[in-house]
This record gives sequence, C-alpha cells and structure tokens, in this order.
Amino acid sequence: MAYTTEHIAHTLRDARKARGLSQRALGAKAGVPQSHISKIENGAVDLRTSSLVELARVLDLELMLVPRKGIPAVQAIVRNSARSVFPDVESHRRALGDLKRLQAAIAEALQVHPTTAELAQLQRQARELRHFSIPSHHTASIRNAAVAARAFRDNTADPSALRESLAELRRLRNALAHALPASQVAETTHPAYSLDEDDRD
Amino acid sequence: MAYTTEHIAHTLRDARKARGLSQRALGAKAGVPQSHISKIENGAVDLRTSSLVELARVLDLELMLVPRKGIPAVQAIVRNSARSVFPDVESHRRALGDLKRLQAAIAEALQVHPTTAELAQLQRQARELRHFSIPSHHTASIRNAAVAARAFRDNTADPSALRESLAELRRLRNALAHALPASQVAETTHPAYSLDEDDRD
DNA sequence: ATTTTTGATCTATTAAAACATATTTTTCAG
DNA sequence: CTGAAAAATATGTTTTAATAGATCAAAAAT
Repeated sequence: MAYTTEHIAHTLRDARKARGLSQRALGAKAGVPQSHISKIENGAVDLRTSSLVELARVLDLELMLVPRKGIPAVQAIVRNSARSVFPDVESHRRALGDLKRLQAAIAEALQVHPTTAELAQLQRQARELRHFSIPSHHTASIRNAAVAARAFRDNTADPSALRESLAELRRLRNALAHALPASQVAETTHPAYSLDEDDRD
Repeated sequence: MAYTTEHIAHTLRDARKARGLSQRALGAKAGVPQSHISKIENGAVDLRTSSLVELARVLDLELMLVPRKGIPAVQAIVRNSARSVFPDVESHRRALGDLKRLQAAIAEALQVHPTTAELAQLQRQARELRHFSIPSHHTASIRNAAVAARAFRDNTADPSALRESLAELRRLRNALAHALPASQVAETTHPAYSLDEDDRD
C-alpha cells in the first residue's frame, strides 16, 4: 500500500528467506497467522507496529528510530552484520533434506540386504556429510546416491552403482573439507543464526 | 498497549518535544490528526507502520531494521547524533519568546520615557541575548526584566529596578558567553535543526 | 479575565488481524 | 518426465481495532 513501508516488507521477506523459514514457520514463532504474513510481504496491508516488532524479533532484527544524520553509518553497520553470517541457509537446508532422504533410502536397502558392505560405507559417508554446508551445485551427487540405494533395494541394480556413488560422495567430502572452515557447520538441532541480510535504496 | 511499542511511543514524544512541536503542529506536518498523536504517545493504540514512518520522517528520524548483533553500535551512533545538536530546543524557544516580550515591553516603556538611559541599555542587552541559547533555569531573569520595564512604563516603579534587571542580564550574558561554544546559536529565521535525541533501554 | 493553545476523550468509519479455504509450487517415487 | 502428495503461499470473510473528525478540559499567554 504505502510506498513508505514497501522496503520494510522487502526486508522482512528477505530476512525470512535468508533464515530458511516458511511463512508458516515464521508466523508460528511470531504468533501471527501465515495468511497475514503473506499479505504483509506483498504490501497488501499496512501492518501494525506490534506485528512488525514481533516479526522483527523472531528474525533477530530490532526496530529502531535513527536520526537522519546517522543513517549512512547505520546502513554500513547493517550491511556489515549481514555479511558476517550464513553463506546460504536455503541451499544448506535443501542439502540436509537430500541427506535425510539418502539415509532413509540406505536404511530401507539395508533391511533387504543387511550384509552389503557398500551400504554400510555409504551410511557412514552420509552421516559424515551432515557436518558440512553443501553448495547447491553438489546436491546432485547426494540425490544420485539415493536413487542408487533405492534401485539396489529393489534389486534393479548391482552393487557397482553403489560403489560409484560412494566414490562420488567421498570426492565431495574431501572437497568440502579443504574448503574454508566457514563452510563447516555445527550440527546443532537449531542453527540459531543470529544475523541477516538487508538493505535497499 | 503492547510493551514492545512502548519505547517507540516514548521516543516519538521525546523527539517531538525536543523539536518544540505541539501535537497539533506535528500532526499537521505528518498528515495525522492531533487526537491520534495523543493516543499514540500515551500508548493507547498500536499504530500502523505507515503512521509511524510518517511521524518519524517529520521528526527527521528513519525507521530501520537492525540485526541484533549491530544494535550496540547503532545505539552509539544514535546517541552521538543526538548529542551533536540542540541542547534543548524547547527551552530555547521559550527563552526566545520571553526575550521577544521583554523587547516589546522595553519599546513601550521607551515611548513613554524616550530618554531613559537604562532602557536603552536594557534594549541593547536584550538584543545581544538573542544570540544565545538560554537554559530554562535562567529565563526568570528575562521575565523579571520585562516586569520591571512594564512597571517603569506605568510609572509604578523607579529606574533602580531597571538597573537591577540590567545587571542581572549582564551576568547572564557573561555566564553564557563563557559556556561552551555549542550553546551559542545562530539567529536564523528557522533554526532548521537536523538532529534529535532519543534512546532507551 | 479571557483568549489561545495544548492535550485528552468520544463516535463513526475504515482497515488490519484472525480464521478458513483455495491455489500455486515443490517434492519425489515410478 | 509425469502424476500424486505435501508444503508453501495466496485469497475470501468475519471480527476487532486503528484512524479521522468533533468536542472538551486544562494550561498558558497577553
């Protein structure tokens, strides 16, 4: 609606996505219905201050009134705070989902073929990969491994496909291990990221 | 209503007062009825974001979403921006009003007693004082001088009261002149201050 | 003393917020 | 690659609260 609040809506949406939260998840945390968040982000409503503050708090943001003269300095701080954390929460989240599915597929395959060494190795490899933040262009390896595991479970493929997948995941792990330490991610139940990314104008 | 917005209400009220604006004046500038500002400042309503942004703009403030990590730094900036200008616009405005009235009283007295040296001296002193920002606890001197001038005009007092007032104003001027240069204020028609004062927590 | 200014209260209108539902997008096995 | 299931986002409807406008009481100014 109002031009004045447009960039706030953008900031909220960006901050939410940067944290890998859905509208529903954010709404649950903030005590606001998902439908309302949808409208807010689309600029369809001129939300109340308390709602804005609540959403901001959940996103680790604070609403502040800054004197005009101090705006550039504050923008610099905001930008800086933004850069310092999570390279890409979204792809990390996706990668975790892929890994979870791979582990499920391996478990199922193990029920059918409990003694297959390749499956056990694959299982270890998958577990280890959960400790890394995986760039989006490498998730294919994980998905392929899951496909191979399912095919093996259904007896539509031999263990050689498993070995190939295993080798691929090993290469991936080694690449990630040699990358900058920032890409390594702690395995906390809740990531508890403390920062964001937002600007404009 | 909500605790979360309480400090915002406070900030708005403080900023308005710091600028010497009435609720009506602020409302006129921001396009918001006075009644609404009253409610906002009293925390009786949970105002919409557009209203908040509008009011902030008029007060030379900008609403910003700051990452938690950056809050202390931003608070420092805000504090600093606050300090750098007007010690207290409100008392300055009042003092200017007092001075204006004093000068009017002197002018009237001069019409009745055009040759009184004390009046001429008082007139010069008053003119000079307009160049200073006068702390609220000193406005009494100015008001007393105006009372003395009116009494002299009406022949209900002799020139000794004028001399006393003159001495008092001289003391005041000297005190102000020795104060830090920040307390000296340019005599522009519109002060056009660009900053404010606000914090909390 | 009274006129003006400032801030608070009351009522009608309008829009945000809550709830339910629909649509679109993503996921994933075959 | 395709269709089904699930997740995510968007859209109606009702309820609740902010906003605008007028009036009122208190404070300040002359």
